[in-house]
Amino acid sequence: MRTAAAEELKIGRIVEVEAYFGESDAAAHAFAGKTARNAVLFGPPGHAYVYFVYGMHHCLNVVTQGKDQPEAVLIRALEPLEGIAAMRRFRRCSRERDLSNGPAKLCQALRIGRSLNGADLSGREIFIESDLETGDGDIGESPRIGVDYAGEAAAWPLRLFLKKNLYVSRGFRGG
DNA sequence: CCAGGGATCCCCT
DNA sequence: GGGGATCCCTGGC
Repeated sequence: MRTAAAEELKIGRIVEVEAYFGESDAAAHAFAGKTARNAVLFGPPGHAYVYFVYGMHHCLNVVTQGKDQPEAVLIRALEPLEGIAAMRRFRRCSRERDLSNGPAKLCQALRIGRSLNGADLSGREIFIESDLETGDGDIGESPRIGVDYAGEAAAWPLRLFLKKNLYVSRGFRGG
């Protein structure tokens, strides 16, 4: 994933994600139907759904399906690859591994905010491409984080991560 | 290392 | 009016 926000290129490898289904998934923002907040989820795939939580944090999703199928993938962690000095300016932390090992941390480090809500993910501001260097043999799975309220959906193994990667979010490397 | 709690505000009911 | 797809700091062991 690349972003050019603030005119500084930053690149990271996506190492942890969570899938969210639409109106059948009690953990999904689309569960209660379309609202002003989640409207982007109901739009075309390949666009960014950026939402604001806890009064101070942003999280980035990739819209994955077509109209009226409001499914998305939450980007939960990145391995910083390029533009690390810029990331450190946007997000202060002592250890490099804390730069982007969480969904709100990576938005801070890459300066992703509500201005990118609805943005085309193959655009100039933000760009996602496939990672040819990552084999698929080391992928772990677990329930999603922070969705204990979601009934049986809380147990669905929809969190995927690279087992051996140091940048998977802190405290959740198991599964 | 782990558990607990506070911060902070937009959106939906 | 209430809660959240989180983070950070503190205190205890």
